[in-house]
Amino acid sequence: MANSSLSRETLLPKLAAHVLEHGLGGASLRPLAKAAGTSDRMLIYHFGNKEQLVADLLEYIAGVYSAALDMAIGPERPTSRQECFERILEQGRQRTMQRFLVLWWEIVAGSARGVPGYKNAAEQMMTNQLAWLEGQMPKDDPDPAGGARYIMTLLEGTLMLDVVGHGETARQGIVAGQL
Amino acid sequence: MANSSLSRETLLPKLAAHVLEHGLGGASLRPLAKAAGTSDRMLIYHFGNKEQLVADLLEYIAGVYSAALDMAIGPERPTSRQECFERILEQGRQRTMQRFLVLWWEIVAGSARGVPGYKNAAEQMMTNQLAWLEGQMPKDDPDPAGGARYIMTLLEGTLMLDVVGHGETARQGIVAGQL
DNA sequence: CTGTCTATGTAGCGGTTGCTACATGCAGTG
DNA sequence: CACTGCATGTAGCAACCGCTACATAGACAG
Repeated sequence: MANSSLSRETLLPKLAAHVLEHGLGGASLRPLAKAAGTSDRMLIYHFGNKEQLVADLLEYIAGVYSAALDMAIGPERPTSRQECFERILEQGRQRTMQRFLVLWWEIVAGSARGVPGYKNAAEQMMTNQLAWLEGQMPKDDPDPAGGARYIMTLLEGTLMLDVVGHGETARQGIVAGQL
Repeated sequence: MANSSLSRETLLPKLAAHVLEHGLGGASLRPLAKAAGTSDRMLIYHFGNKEQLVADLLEYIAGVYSAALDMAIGPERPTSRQECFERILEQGRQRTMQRFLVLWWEIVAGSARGVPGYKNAAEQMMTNQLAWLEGQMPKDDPDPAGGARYIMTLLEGTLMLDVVGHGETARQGIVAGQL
């Protein structure tokens, strides 16, 4: 079991970094391999084929995303749903999260199109985010589970509108809906 | 100006049909041309290059989408925001709209990634949808503009969660948020 | 030492990509 | 008729795609 210096496990972080930078769908073996310091020949050797590589990569990225969320838990909890919503939204605008978001929309698109592996990864990431969000809800919230789901729905809608240049539309909507 | 049988205008509907079926990013000239009854040679001839073809296609599809929305205006207006939301959501689950939705997520992803032309098309489609939605608001709504934006944010969040297998999450969120 | 297995490099295959060079027919114009 | 310009077919190019065949070097077992 003592693997050499280049195994699936040592390859995945570098592959993930490349994919976060350049996208998942357009990634082809040769650039991917170059980014990981190996050859396309070895990627196929380690992962079997490209589809399996993408599946493993998605699973790995989902794990990284969860870990990032875990680390993002601040000590103080928000005191209202409104504050909770805004705090998370602001966090999503940070540069490190932006790269995740760009990839996220690609995963959503693949999920909708039925590309193998995408929907599972998306669902897992969403489930983790939901659990994390529940832990972020105000302590005195009467219905943390429902509130988290409500905030998540608004949050994802806002992020999507943001991407297509309608961030202001979402902001006005949140005001009108009084969260 | 009397064009022959195959011009940009006559080509675009067939190209759009193919793209709605098979996706936009993965579409390459030869299958596209075959679907439109011509050759890759002629697609380049008419559109200049592929990037321009995609841009024109996106613009055309945005127009078709708007027209579809216009036709979807029923005679009766909903009597509450809740009913408005649910009626539109139900409409989005119809088969014809599903193909639009799959393409929509691809456009959102391209928009996030910065692919040329995608963001403009997405913004235009969203603007049209917003205007349409305002016209769908209950007559006695105290703030139709704000309400439409609120519903749209919830709607897009719900559609996204739907795609990644978390439709139930959104549904529970809407209940908890009391719309 | 000899065989076996794993990891890796080199080279290339058949296919697809966007795009182009070239020839040609056909419509209109003088 | 000759000329011009648009529309189109045929053929192909260089680059890239995922993937594979083959050789080989090293580690380890007997």
